[in-house]
Amino acid sequence: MTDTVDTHDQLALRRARLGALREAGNAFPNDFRRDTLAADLRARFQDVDAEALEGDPARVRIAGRMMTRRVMGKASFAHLLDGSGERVQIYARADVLPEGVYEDFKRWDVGDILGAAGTVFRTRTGELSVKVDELRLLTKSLRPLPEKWHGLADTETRYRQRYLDLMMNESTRKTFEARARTVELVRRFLVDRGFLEVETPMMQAIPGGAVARPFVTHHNALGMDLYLRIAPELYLKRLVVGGLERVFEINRNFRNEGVSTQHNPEFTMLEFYQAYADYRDLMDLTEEMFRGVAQAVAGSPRVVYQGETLDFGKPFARMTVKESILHYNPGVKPQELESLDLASAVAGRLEIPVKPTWGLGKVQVEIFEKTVEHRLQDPTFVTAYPTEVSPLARRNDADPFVTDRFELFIAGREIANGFSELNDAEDQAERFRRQVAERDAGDLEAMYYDEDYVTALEYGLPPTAGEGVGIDRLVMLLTDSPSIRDVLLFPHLRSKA
RNA sequence: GGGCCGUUAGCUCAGUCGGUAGAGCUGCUGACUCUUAAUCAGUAGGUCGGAGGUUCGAGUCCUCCACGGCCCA
Repeated sequence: MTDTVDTHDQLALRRARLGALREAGNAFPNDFRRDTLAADLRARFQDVDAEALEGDPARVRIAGRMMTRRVMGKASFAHLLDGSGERVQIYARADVLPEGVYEDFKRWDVGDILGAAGTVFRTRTGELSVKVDELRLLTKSLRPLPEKWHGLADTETRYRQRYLDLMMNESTRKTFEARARTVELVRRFLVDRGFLEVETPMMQAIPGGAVARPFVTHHNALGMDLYLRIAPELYLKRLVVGGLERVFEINRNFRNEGVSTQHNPEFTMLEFYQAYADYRDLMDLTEEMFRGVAQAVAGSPRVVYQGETLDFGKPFARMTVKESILHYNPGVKPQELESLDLASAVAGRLEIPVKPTWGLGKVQVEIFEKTVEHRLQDPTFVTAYPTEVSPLARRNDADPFVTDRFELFIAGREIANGFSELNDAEDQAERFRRQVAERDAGDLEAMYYDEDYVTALEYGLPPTAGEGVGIDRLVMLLTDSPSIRDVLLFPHLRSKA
């Protein structure tokens, strides 16, 4: 067999070995059943000493990918990695296995998937192991694994071939387990409070609910363009109109924008809506939810992110947009934020290119984003966003220049955005008209007029508050991941030529 | 879109001043019945991301392109 194959070509050699397996019978059997995972084995026997194991031998059936292999003549050790994320060492001996099996084993490769059965014992150095008397090759691996000691380091390969990353890097597996746990906790938190989980359209005739550029697709039979949703917001509020007074959705949004360590074209958003509540209720709810999730996922309310400690345990700071600007810009006087001319002058000093279409509210928010946002480390609610930049939020009763809205910032990034909903259909219609005017003036991110949504509002949306939470960014914080790609199993990359 | 950095064996990485390609792991052959980065001996393995250019000579210098990373917009 090997003399007809280039032995330096590992792929060809393994293909030849697979060919021999095909000759010998079924090369891809699916009749082996296991009864124990590596983690179960550890949990069950970690406190049992060698003598006790010998006196009362336990039989186990395990299966997994062979990650290491040490052949020493007529005895060998190997580690099998299974779905529990842990490894079990197996001890194979020629005189314990059935005739010929040990010789077969010596022709198997690291990366192959094996099934093994035998008795649990401890080696001289104390490692829990299985002395196998049954050993089978279940799946031949044709490609060599990355290097056993350094593992897989190449970032591009880790993203493009995530399965290798998951196999070789335990921290990657842990990150995605933490992601799943985060989503699970958020879901349970909301369900426990009477929220109903729903699914709304991913393909929308009018992309609404956020300020962003959409992806366009086409429906052939209907002969119409559709947009991948940039947010589920307007559909969820239609459901509240319909009497589903507490709803949420955890699902993908799509935004046709740049790719960065903070942005992926598709990302996961939690949105939830609660009738008979306002934005302050949601700030309280969010604080409770984040505190609980941080404790459960990171193990502490104090989360270390990229060397900085983020404290989810203490009450989250709350300040208005204007207060935060004044706090972080001691040279700016309060009056300078009260007129378009003066605020534009401040923006100019900060080298913000002010566009002629901007009103005072937009200028304030630009100043905020440039000078405040990145400095908000510990969880901080920023409130009172200008109405101008909040086309779906309810105006503040005392100051209609701003809305009853907040954004939550952690580690300098926007993590959540919530507000008391605008439920005045006529005001909403007017806000849509202003958005359309901005779109006509060249702003590709401005909203479309959604007549059907206005109609829904005309039936009456109860006083409601709603919020969106960026799940990917939350998971980044909880797993100390510097890039959004580290918390997406298959992040967007250009296709290789 | 701009700047900087990277791309060399299956993997992890060296490669000096421009002088004809290196290591470890992996693989292959052999030895070895408690190893765990097993050990020991021997050995194979390269379109140096791609295309052009400069040069007697390019992994190395220049240009363009592709992909990736970080920062900025």
